[in-house]
Amino acid sequence: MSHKTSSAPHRRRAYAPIFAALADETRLSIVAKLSEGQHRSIAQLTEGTRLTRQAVTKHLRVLERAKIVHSVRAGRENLFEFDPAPIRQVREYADVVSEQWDQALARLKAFVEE
Amino acid sequence: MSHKTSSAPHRRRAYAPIFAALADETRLSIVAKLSEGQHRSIAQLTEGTRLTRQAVTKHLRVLERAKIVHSVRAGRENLFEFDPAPIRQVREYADVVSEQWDQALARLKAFVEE
DNA sequence: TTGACATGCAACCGTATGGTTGCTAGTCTG
DNA sequence: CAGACTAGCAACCATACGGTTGCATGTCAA
Repeated sequence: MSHKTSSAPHRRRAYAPIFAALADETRLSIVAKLSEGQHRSIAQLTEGTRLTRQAVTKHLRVLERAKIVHSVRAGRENLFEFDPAPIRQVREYADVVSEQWDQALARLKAFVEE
Repeated sequence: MSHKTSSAPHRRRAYAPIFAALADETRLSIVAKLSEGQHRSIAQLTEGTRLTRQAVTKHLRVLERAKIVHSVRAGRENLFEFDPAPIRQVREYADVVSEQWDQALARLKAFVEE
C-alpha cells in the first residue's frame, strides 16, 4: 500500500457531487447558517431570503443528497442540521491538489537550480 | 477589523463559481492532470477521455472562467496550465466552515457540562 | 504550396437545474 | 373542532449544462 490507504471511509472520489451541492449562493448561505450549530426549520431558513419556501426546500434536498445536511422530524416541522464530513472532504481535496502542485513546483525549482 | 481582514485579495464570497467549476468529474480529472505541473494542449487533455475535443474545450473554458486554469498560445496549440489560487480559496472556505462548526460544538459542550 | 495537425466557432439536442404556483396533508392550539 | 402553521407533491417554465457534429481558420513541415 502506498499512502493514506483509507484512514477514513473516504468514499473514493465522490468530490464532484459535493462541489455541485456547494455551487449555489443560496445553498452556501444555508450551509453558513446551519454551521452555526443551531438546527433550523424550512420556514426559518426561508425567512431571510426572497425565495419561496419550495425553492429553499429544493436546495435543502440537494444539500441532503450530498450529506452536507440532514433533517429530523419534530412534530409538524422538519429541522435541518449541518453535517461536517463532506466539508472536511472538500478540505482534503484542496489539500491534495495543492500539495501535488507544490511538489511539482519544487521539482521544477530543483531542476532549474540543478 | 475583526479577523483575517484580507491578508490576500480574497475576492469576498465568490466561492460558488469555483465550486461550480469543480462540480464535474471530467473537470476534476483535468485539474488533477494539470496540477501535476506540466502544461498540456487540448488534444493531449482529450486523449485519455472518450469525449470529443470540443467537449474538453468547453470544460477548459469553464475552468478558465473560474481562474483555475489559464491558457497560453504556443504556435498552433493552446497550452493550459494550472492556477492554484482558487483551490486555496476552496481550502479556506472549508476551514472557515469547519471552524465555525467546531466552535459551535465547543459552545454546546461547555453549556452541557455547564 | 500542400497536407496534416490543433483549434475555434456555431448550431443543435436532451436533460438537469433553479424557481414558481396550486393544492393536499399532518400538527398544534385556542 | 376550527383555524393557523409547517411541510410535501406535482406540474410547469426558462435557462444552463454537457455533448455532439460540421465547417472554417491558423500553423508547421516536407
